Amino acid sequence: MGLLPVEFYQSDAVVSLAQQLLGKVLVTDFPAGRTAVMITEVEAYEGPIDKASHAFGNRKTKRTATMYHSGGCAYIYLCYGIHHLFNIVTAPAGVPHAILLRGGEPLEGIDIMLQRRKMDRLAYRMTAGPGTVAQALGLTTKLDGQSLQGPNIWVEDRGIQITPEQIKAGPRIGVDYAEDHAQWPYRLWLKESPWVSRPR
DNA sequence: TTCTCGATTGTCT
DNA sequence: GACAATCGAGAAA
Repeated sequence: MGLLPVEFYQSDAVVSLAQQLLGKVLVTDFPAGRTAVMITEVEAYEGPIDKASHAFGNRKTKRTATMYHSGGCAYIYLCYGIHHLFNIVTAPAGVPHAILLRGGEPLEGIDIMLQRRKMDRLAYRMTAGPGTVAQALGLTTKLDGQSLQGPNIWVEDRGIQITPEQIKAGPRIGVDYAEDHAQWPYRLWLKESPWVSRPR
C-alpha cells in the first residue's frame, strides 16, 4: 500500500515490471486539481535490444537522455506533433528501459479530466490510448524527467490485487516499422477492463 | 540548415 | 476504412 518507492523501478526486467504496474494508481497533482487513474494498459520498451524503442542500440540523444536516468522518473515526448506520450522510466541508471502508459480507469478528478479532453460526459474513450490518457492527466513534455516520487506525479499501490489470469499480452501497436520486434508480446492489459485502447 | 517521418487521434466517407 | 493534422527529433549535408 501507499507510494511506490524508487526501488520498485530499479529492476531491469521491464516486462515483469510492466505486469506489476497494472492495477496500480497513477496520480497527478497540478494547480487545476488532483487526478488519478488505475493503470489498465501498458507497453514495455526494452531499450538497447528493442528496435521499437527510441533508445535502440543504446542510441543516446537529447530527447532519449531521460530514458537513461535511474528508474522512477517520467519520460514524456511529443508524437506526430500533437500527442504527448507518457512513459515510466525503469531499470538502474544507464539502462534505457521504459514503460508506455496506454490506458487507465478514472478514479479521481473526473471533471478535470473531462475538461482537459474537451468532453461533456464520461466515455471509455476519455482515457483509451496513450495520447488521450496523458492529455486527461495533464501530462506534457514540460514534465519530461520529473520524479515519480511527487510532488506532481506519483504511483500508488492501493491494494488492488491483479492475478496472472487477469492479464492479457499481445503485440504492440503502431510500431510496424520495427519489423519483427513489433510482434513481441510487450503490450499488456487487464482482460476484464473496458478502459483500454481499442485493438486495431 | 534542410528534409523526412513518427510508440496517434479524430473526422469524414 | 481512409486520411489529414502538426512539430520537433534525428539524420544528412
